[in-house]
Amino acid sequence: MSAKIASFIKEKRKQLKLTQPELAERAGVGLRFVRELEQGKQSVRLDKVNQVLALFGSELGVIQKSES
Amino acid sequence: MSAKIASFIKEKRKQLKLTQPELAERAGVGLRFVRELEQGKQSVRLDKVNQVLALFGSELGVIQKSES
DNA sequence: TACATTTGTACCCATAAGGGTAAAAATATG
DNA sequence: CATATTTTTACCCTTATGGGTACAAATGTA
Repeated sequence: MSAKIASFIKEKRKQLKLTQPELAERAGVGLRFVRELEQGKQSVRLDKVNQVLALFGSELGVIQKSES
Repeated sequence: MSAKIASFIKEKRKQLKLTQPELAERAGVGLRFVRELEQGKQSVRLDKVNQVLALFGSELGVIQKSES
């Protein structure tokens, strides 16, 4: 599950010593979005997630579970 | 950019010899969603993307660009 | 303990995502 | 070539994302 994205973002944000409002501003997204994202809301928009991840030099990609 | 997700899905779908309507039905999403997804629309919902990827035994995850 | 800071929840509202469907365009097949 | 199949585009509509904001809850610190 991509709920991992939530914790990843929260962790990265704290690594950079940013508050949610600061992250929201820098990423160019709303504060509410950041909060919902870190709380694991699944029905968020892909582009917004990428906007936030871009701040960390990361991006969203497809991960294989087992299938070859 | 996660535009790669688009081509990934299209490729995987063809590997399984599925049409877009078939994929949509199996994934439990709308046909239009599948189409927009394969066309690289960025503002799609994360949960829907995962619904489709689940069919391939895949999931969305965070990819590191360079940052360690 | 009291206080400050950060995070979570709840509200209104505009915009658009996504479902359905139908028709046009593109692609595959004989 | 003609024909069948698949994909794309465009229209309707309902729902809810995401922005702003304010307040409550949680967390950290002295």
